[in-house]
Amino acid sequence: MSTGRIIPQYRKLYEVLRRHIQEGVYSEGDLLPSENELCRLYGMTRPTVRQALGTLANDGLIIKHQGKGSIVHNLPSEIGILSVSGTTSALGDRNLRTRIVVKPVIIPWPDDFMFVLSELERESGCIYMERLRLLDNAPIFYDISYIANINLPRITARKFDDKSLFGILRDHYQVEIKGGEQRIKAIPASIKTGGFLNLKRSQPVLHLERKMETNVAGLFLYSSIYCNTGKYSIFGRF
Amino acid sequence: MSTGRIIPQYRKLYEVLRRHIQEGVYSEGDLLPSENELCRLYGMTRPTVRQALGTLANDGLIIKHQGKGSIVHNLPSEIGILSVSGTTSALGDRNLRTRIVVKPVIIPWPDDFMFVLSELERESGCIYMERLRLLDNAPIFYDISYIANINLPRITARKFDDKSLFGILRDHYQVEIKGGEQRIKAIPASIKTGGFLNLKRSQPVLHLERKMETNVAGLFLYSSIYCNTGKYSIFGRF
DNA sequence: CAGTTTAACTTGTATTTACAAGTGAATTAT
DNA sequence: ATAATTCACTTGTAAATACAAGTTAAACTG
Repeated sequence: MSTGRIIPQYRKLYEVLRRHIQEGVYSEGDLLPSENELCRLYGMTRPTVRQALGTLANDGLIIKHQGKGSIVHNLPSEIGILSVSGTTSALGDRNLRTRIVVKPVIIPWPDDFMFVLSELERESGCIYMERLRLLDNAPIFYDISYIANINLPRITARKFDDKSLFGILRDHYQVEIKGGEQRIKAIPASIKTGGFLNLKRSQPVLHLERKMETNVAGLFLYSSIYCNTGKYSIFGRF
Repeated sequence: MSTGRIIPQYRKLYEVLRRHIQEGVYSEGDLLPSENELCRLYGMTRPTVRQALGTLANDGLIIKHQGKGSIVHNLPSEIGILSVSGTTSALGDRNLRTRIVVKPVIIPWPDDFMFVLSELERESGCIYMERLRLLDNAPIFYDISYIANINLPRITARKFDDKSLFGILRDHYQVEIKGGEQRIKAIPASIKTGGFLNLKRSQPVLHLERKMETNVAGLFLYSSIYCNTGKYSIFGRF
């Protein structure tokens, strides 16, 4: 009954290269080792290496050029799965903080929930939490998360201090985000959201409603995110 | 010197299936023929078929399930490369109109352009146009486009009435969008944008700055898009 | 020396083969 | 009848191989 997860080779190489890129072993504009070199280095065949590189290219972490090689294209810092692109230059991961506004609690789902829920989800109840993400001590995201309470024992007891929700789900429950969909709107700040984001009433706020798919069938993560985009933009690839 | 484009097999299959899905040959929730069936039908081997299906899955047009098959997942209507998710139900492509505000003209690039330009782009000058997209006669997008004037003869002379810019680029110049990046913000409506979008001054507007990559090396399309998201949301997958 | 050709790289496409692993229905045993 | 098992099907991973096509720099030619 153990999950006994065996991780495919191409996935391992993907993780290694991804870490290398994000930790600066390769930096913006560098050429990655060629596919054949990677084959030798990691003892795989080219199709396997290509699968890893394809995934990286898909993430926008490299750009492949026929006849030339794979060029590293480092993306802006990410918060959760959101990328932020600053008007101010340096945006290391250093001055980034998370404040828990409402600790994880189990509640019934709201009646007018923003997405359609399955029977199983609705029965299972909902893990609810609110967080505030700060960059340079300025509040940027006010994030309300909803997760169906499916096979996540003791999650409400965990410390979320500065660890990301995604990190905990990955490390303790082997849940990984595979993708998702989102709706984006510009709305006026309400008293509540304006308060959290240091915005006057009716100033523009970016509102995201997202549904994230995971490797666990039937398990989705939902968030409603309010962003102060006065100083930073949301950055994305498509 | 002719382009002599030969289209790879996997690409052909991708186009066929994509068209079938979008034209409703397969509809939401249907199972696609299995990989082996597609091999037989189109005379390809499984890796080739898998490459086509992988691309479709990437576009979010199908969802693959190990042991089960590939399930069609039709996406909301698209305007340009933007998807719109309506609060009102039906959002066929019928009540969708484009109004040219400023016909394509060639101008020098703005000094404070939102993206970094290459030498070649800056030398080539810039094809500029402004369009307004209406849904149900309500203005939704106010779209300012910039394209480097590289190998696009006579483009300013073409009629853009209701044909999409992307359609013209594809059909007449073999330019295809491969991907891109964007920055998203919520800003208050200016007098100009508010005027186009039927919004009072300082009401929230969604602002997208996007750079789109094409199959032509060095050719990018840029747009600055202002959206009235009062009634519709921008929809996207990630 | 300038221009061209060649050669040695790179990634792109494609075939063939094999087995692993998830799904669901038919079959079998209880 | 019901539960468990088997089986036929699906997609996932992986290897070995081949040639096409784009890029770059070295070598060659005039």
